[in-house]
Amino acid sequence: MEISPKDCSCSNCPNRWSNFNNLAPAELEIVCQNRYEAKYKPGETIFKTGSPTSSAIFLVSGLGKVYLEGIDGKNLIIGIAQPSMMIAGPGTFIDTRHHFTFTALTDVVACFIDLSILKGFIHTNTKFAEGWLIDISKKALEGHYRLLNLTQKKMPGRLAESLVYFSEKLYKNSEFDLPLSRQELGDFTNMAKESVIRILKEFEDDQIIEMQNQRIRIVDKDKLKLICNNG
Amino acid sequence: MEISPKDCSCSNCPNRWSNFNNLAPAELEIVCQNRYEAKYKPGETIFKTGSPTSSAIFLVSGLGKVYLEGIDGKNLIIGIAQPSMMIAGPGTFIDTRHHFTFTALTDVVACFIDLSILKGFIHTNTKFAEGWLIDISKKALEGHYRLLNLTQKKMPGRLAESLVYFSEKLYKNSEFDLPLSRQELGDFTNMAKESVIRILKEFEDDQIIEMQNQRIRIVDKDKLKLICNNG
DNA sequence: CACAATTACTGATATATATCAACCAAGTTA
DNA sequence: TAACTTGGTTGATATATATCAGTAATTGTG
Repeated sequence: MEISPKDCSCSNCPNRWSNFNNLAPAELEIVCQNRYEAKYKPGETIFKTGSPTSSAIFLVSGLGKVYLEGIDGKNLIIGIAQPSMMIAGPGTFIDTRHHFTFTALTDVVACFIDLSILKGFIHTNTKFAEGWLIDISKKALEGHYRLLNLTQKKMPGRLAESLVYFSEKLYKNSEFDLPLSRQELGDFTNMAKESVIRILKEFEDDQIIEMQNQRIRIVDKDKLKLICNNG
Repeated sequence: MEISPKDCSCSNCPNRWSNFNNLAPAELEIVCQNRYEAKYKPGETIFKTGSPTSSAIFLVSGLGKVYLEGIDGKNLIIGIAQPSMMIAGPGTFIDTRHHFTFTALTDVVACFIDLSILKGFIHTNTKFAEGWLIDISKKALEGHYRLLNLTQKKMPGRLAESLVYFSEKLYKNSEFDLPLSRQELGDFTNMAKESVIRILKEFEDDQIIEMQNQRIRIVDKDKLKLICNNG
């Protein structure tokens, strides 16, 4: 978990946070000069619930999982982190503590940027402040949608939603390797791992997906979306 | 639902949004001059999901419910609105559409303030912008807690949580009138109204609460909190 | 006040889903 | 290579919870 400065530039970064477009070149330069990279292997923790929020984190490459540590060690995955997202929880503006845990799902290169610098821009660049409000608002909106999914849909619907999410949002491909284990897929859809396995098998039997270990191919997207809706 | 200007002042309003403390007197005066009041009776809709967000809403008196309209007409109440809160959803910064429905639970006097004015202050008063970020962040944090509650606790735990919420947060009293019907209590805790009734009765039988229609008295708060934790 | 319309309540039943206890396959370590 | 671990899988069973079909109690209204 070595943290070391690196001299590539934020100004030509293809994965930079969209809100950085609101910064002036000089401001972006400040960000770039206060930037640190760290590498993680699958499963490694990037930060834990309760720890202090000193930096915002941006993935340069790889995927991470963001989850709440719940009751009796049962986790609830609230999101999959990918490059171009900012990972900094609500604690940033409240108690400077993390309110979720963030771990690597794949090999990850993460970029750390000091939060005091980013928070400082709120007072000097109002477009940036508004961009941050937009960013948080989008996450809140996704949260609403997710809350409805988890509380009002039955298991097949929740699982189908997550497959559609992986296919359309994360990989933009009808074929992909699941980034989550069966247990984690359960943590994501709020179901037991045994139920995940059984319902994935049902999808396979009904020729909605093909599956080989972590490899998934969505064969009948229409049927899958139908299950999303009434499930 | 008459909307009419009124000449009481925001500067001495006991229920004003805490973020208005960050405004200069002249700015607060602008707010005050662009303020409209409306009265609602219990059950009346203040705004609907999908409608345009033209104003932020602040309750002067009364209580409201904020809810998502879910599948098959099943609602999910995501919060109870009370004076001093700002009610303006994530749509404010995204698509200028409401993403939840807001209705009156009691007689309500609501204050409407034009969102373009409030959003304008983000660019002229950075403390105000930061205050808004803090406000949204607090709501996001509550959302996390709520998500865990709804997904990981069993019915008695969820119902106990809501009773503790009413007692400690909303009324600050061990005795109170439920602001929600049994059906709405179900919408709040994600359970069927019949289950709400049964479990309330269990609490009564176990002498944890006393109950007469909407009147609730919490007799054994320790036991109730115990149920919150392991339920 | 009487009537209608909600809302609250009750018991029987159905169902979704978790839990438990195995077993298997593949990779890892001794 | 054998023992171990880890994640995946399966079937049997338990349980939480919803649904349905009524009845009773409140509340609103002409």
